[in-house]
Amino acid sequence: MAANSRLTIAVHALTWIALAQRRGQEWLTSEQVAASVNTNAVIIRRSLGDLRRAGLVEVRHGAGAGWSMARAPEDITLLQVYDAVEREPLFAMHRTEPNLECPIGRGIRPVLGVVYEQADQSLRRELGRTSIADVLRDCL
Amino acid sequence: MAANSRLTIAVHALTWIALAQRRGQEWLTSEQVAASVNTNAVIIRRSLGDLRRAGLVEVRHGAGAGWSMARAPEDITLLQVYDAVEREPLFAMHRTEPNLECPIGRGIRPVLGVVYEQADQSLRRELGRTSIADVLRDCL
DNA sequence: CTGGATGTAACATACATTGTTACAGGCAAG
DNA sequence: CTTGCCTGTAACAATGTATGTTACATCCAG
Repeated sequence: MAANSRLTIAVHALTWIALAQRRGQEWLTSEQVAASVNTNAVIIRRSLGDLRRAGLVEVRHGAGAGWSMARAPEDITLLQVYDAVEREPLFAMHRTEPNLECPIGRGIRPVLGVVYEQADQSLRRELGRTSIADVLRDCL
Repeated sequence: MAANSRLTIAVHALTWIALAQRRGQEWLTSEQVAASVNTNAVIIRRSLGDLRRAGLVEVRHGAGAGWSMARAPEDITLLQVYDAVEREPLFAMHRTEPNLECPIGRGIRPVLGVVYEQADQSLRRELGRTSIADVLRDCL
């Protein structure tokens, strides 16, 4: 797969906002977050936009604008972040429909669907075990 | 992620070869496999080539050439297939090094590395539970 | 030898990811 | 109610990956 870094970017941004807030800085701009992640501010706005739609962060407009946690870092798991930023499934099926004349071509998609579903759930269970607060603690 | 279908294609090919052998056809050409998967024969040769390097199938050249299982379908798990065909990790780190002046920028990569490793292992455990024989049985 | 099939290079196409610039729109502060 | 800063998003470029396709050298059972 062309592994992407969305989860990494989003978790980094969240953890940095959590640390800043603990230090008394309530609102961070996308520029400030981008400086820590070392990327373009638009990338951060896109990522935090996903997190906002998932209810994990809040945004404030106008002068003194910026981003803030919508929940305590203890109450945000990497699974929630994953769901917020990731669209594609882990494994894709055939791009073209397999040959339905063949028993395997007919049967394989539902069979693999079940296996992929179990694999996905076990991955998600694992991501659900770690919170942003855990990441922040281990970073320091 | 740009989810790819390599695991799907490889499992389909293997399962089809396993069924053909059960029906008495020892060697299958890439054309014959491609006909069931409904793709180009070169795609199949590339996929089966990966499986051959992993010791899961055998190839025969010359006249009457083709592919055959190197082990019983019961002894090939989807995890082995996954390892044979998949190169990229599940989650990528930052493409550019994060800002090391920032505590999060310094600490986040090893922390995420551990989390991603656990997620990967739990995914692999799940894939290890299903064999090609299981897939074949459920296809019929 | 010969014919059929593999192994692989080379190339085309489509699409995802990331980065970049530009700009309309929102809003707190004065 | 204007000003200035920042968000939200479109548009585009650059790069990389996945898949498909053609072509051809190589291999080997018969």
